[in-house]
Amino acid sequence: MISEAEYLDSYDASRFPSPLVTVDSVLFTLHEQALRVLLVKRASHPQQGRWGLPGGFIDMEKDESTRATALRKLTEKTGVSPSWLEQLDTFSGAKRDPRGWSLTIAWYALISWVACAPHIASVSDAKWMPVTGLDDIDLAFDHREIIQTALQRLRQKTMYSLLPVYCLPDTFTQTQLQEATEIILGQPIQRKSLIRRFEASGMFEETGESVATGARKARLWRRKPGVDIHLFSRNLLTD
Amino acid sequence: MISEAEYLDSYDASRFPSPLVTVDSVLFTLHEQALRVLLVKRASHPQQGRWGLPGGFIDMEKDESTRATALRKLTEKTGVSPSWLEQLDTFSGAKRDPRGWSLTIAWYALISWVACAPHIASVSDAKWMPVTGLDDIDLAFDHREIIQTALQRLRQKTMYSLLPVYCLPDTFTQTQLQEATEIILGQPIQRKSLIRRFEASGMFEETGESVATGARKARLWRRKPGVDIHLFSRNLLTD
DNA sequence: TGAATAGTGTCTGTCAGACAGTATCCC
DNA sequence: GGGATACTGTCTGACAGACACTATTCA
Repeated sequence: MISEAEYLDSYDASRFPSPLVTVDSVLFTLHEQALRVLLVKRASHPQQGRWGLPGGFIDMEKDESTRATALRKLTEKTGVSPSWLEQLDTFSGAKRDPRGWSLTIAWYALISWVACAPHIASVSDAKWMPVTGLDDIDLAFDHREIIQTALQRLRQKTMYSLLPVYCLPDTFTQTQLQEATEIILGQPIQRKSLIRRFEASGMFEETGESVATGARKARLWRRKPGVDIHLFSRNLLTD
Repeated sequence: MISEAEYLDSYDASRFPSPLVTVDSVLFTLHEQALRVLLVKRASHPQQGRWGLPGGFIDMEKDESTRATALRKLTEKTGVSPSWLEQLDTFSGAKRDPRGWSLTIAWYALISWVACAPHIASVSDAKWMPVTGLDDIDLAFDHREIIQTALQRLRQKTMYSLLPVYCLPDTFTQTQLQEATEIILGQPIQRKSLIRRFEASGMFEETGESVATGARKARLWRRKPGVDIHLFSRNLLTD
């Protein structure tokens, strides 16, 4: 019978084989009427040259948790923190990575296009891929499946929350939120239903400003600081 | 410039430090009007002797994925496969395990009490703990937080699905489902609302049998084989 | 027949869908 | 004023909440 202190003294983690652990994120944005995903060209093996999700290994010195890893990798690529970041799922198995049994903690994230467009534009190894064009390109590992899972989650959550605001700039109009929602869901929604939810959510406040996008000026809104996302008890588009 | 084959030939996973990876499950059941969680007495260090969640390391030879790890560990402890098993979240960080930077893939699962009661009763290192009594015991690592997260998820999903059926035996009455739902949610629900959902779900069929539990006999139902869980577009108990 | 449990009928309230209507802006 | 975009009013329908009602079983 040894004590816990003695046990820990003699413990050597490297004695046990462990899976290859990575953290990958599906970062969505909206641009030119399309929902887009950030893809990164893999600089090194394995699958060098293919497009894949931004991500990488945990830095056990720097990262407080895998959320920190996901954030670190995303800010490295985009220059900013995403407005939304939530754990999606993990994907694991012996066959998904040629190096051996592997495990990825997958996250999904949202950011406005304007917030990171300049940074992305300045690098050649990253691009915003419309989700409708994913079938045509060869993605690394099981990243296609991860993106599909993220898409489902994003669409599901859009039906019972106002999640798409996290794809918009800091200030935005109700029409922009409607358009964002419609692009994500892939179909028109009732403006009236959206506005009802917008008001009931208590998430937003007027900036006092308004913008003209052709005809009548539209009021600008922002997310109230410190207010969490509101989840509704009914879904949109239930048929 | 080396080829992918050359790269893989010379790749040695053990060169890189990696976090300690475990898989833990929160297995719920219902017994004696209480929602209970399976706890296991830790046989070895660290935290030897404390109660914790059933789980352990991935067996890279045997386990096809972390789902397989969760299933393997649960069947070792209970003798049966859970009726429901779904990924919950991952928990990670440098401080949650004294051995170093660690990561656990957490799952939550449901099983009927009758299906595994005999097996659990035969071992002394496992017990079904009512979730209301968790405050009084000293749990290993961050397992209390994991259980709380699982509870929230179970309650949330109970509001928009008939998830509690997976806590019932293969055949059950509508009243049993109502009781299960009420215990999980911690408050009474409208029987009529439950029955409406029960019928609309298309998940069940009558066995033709009925049982007497006092007065009028109640019809027995079972889940239709191969039919997936139905998700409703509204929640119960929205106030 | 009465007590207890199983199961149904039906009214109300809430909120999404639908769409017509009004307001504001620029030409 | 007309056309375009922003925003509101209000009816309908689906379904949860509430609860009274009927049905079946046993003592």
